[in-house]
Amino acid sequence: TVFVFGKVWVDSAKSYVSCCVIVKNIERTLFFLPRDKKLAPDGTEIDETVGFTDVYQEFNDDIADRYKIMKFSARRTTKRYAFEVEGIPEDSEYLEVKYSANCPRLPSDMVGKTFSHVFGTSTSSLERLLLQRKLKGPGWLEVKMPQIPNQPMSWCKLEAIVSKPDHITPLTEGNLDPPPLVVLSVSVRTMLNPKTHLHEVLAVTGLVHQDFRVDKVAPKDKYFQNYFCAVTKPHDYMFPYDFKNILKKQDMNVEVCGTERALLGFVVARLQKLDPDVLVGHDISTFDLDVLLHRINACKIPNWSRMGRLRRQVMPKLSFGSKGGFAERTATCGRLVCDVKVSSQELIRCKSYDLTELSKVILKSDRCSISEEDTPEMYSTSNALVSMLNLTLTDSLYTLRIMYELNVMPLALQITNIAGNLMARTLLGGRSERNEYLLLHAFDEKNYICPDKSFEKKQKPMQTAVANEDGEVNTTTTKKGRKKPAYSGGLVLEPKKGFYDKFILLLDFNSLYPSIIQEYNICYTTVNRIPPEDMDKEDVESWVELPDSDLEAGVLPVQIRKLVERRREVKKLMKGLNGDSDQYSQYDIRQKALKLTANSMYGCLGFSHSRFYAKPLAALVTSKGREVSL
DNA sequence: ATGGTAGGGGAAGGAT
DNA sequence: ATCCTTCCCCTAC
Repeated sequence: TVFVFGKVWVDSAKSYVSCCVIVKNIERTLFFLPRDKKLAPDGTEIDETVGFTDVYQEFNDDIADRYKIMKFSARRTTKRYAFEVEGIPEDSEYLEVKYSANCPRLPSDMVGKTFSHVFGTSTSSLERLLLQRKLKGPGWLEVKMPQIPNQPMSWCKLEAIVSKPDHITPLTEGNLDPPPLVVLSVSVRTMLNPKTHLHEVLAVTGLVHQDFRVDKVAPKDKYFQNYFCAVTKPHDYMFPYDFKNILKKQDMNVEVCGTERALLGFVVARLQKLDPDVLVGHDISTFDLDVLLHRINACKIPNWSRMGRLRRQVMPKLSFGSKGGFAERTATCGRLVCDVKVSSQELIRCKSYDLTELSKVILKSDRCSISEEDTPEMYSTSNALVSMLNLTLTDSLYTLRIMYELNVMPLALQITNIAGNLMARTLLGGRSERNEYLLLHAFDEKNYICPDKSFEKKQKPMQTAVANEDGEVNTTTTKKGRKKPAYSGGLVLEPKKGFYDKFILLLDFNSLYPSIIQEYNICYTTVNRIPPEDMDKEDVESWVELPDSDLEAGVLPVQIRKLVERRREVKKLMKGLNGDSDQYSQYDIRQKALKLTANSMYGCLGFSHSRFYAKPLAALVTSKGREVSL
């Protein structure tokens, strides 16, 4: 089951409301590669050829029973393969088996008497849905035969169940505008409890934009329509005696809460009422949401799952320590979390990514910050406390304006539509997953079996290992942090020292690595990545070779060409448009997204944790890069 | 869980 | 005191 969140126009309400489509019956899909010859129980080959009925029978008689798969369907199919598992033919027939995702998954390394490999065991329902229905990021969907659930599973205003994935289809025709979004900019003020060493919540502020448009230029003045501000006090403190009077006098709309629990309850109620599509904050993804969730848990706030859009009773196990864990991320499912710290790190270069520095660089505004240690002092006078709340609100405003200024949402939307991943994940940063989905879509479309996601356990280096005499333990990393290079990179020429007072000619390649991938047709499907005998597999540079020049264009070069061509088209459309118009800014963002995507393809080839890791391809690209630079 | 390598330069620390 | 290596941080592409 996959929950798809979105918005839908409701005529009676004359507005867009949140909706959730629950997609049922997304089946597991496995591909069994038949052996040439059957295997005896002792593992030796028997001189008996394998037919498809044999593979079917082994699944039916043996595997289905063992893994409690009561019902399945099977058929013969042809698939291509071009990845790192050795001994798989480029083209082959497979037995495709489909069964309910409610039944257990098979082990990924399973082999049988009649088959040598099985692919697709670890593929998630989400991935199958996105690939099968060719869903590429946010867009309008046609939902056929929606049914109303007996009991709601989400907090959305509208909810529907579809009984199979085929009932949802992305709409490609008609350029319908994206819906306006409800954006909530949140900032949280905390203090460290000296006894428990845990952060506790003292104040939360939020600014709300009710109809933020991802397809228009960012708001230049009307940044938000509504706000809230809630404050409580540390356990052993009092509010200043005239606090409420001062608030009334200054006409500030502040919810004064006696306890942290009341404050958190207020925040959850606000989320329920506003039902924001986007939560924006600074460091919100690794700090604010973590603290809120831990405190909501500690204070046993009812309806905690209002943080997100999925109804849930028990809170998942929260991780302790500094890292934001899995559970923390799922709590906001159905809403997009936009962390302007994360986005800034991707989009601009900066000395520091503090809110203070970002406000200075991006907004040319001086931010006043209050450290966590100084926060309790603010409860000594009403003026101090009021100014603390004003500064918290100002932080919310700066955060929101930074998001507008950097066009974070429109850019993330474009990138997601290009790569075909999840927008919530685009916003979290990390290029690898975007690239992974672009390639998944591309290879799936060409009838390739894609590499399975491996869930390798963390291999601790085990420094106790009996190292050789010369101590050459094959560690890939230096003691802390950075990795040793896995292959050689670009060429750097020695500068010719001296003072040049005539002319200096600057030559620049137009995206060197993407161009090389295109020109030399470097792809999984074209480059032989199995080393000749008695060659070291790791010493990639000694044996990788270019593909024959008459070979058909590979999937990777074709994808890069498409990105480059689309970018050229968009740039053409921009000519003659008014630079301030919505259309121009949209095109400009789109052209940036296409460039970013093309330029990040090479990096992911050499990224060892990537699902599409291919060191020989990366090494070949850099080696050609060195060659053309000479 | 969260693209790549090349290379300058400084701090730290060991060996001579 | 003077090398030399290693680690770390930063930047360039």
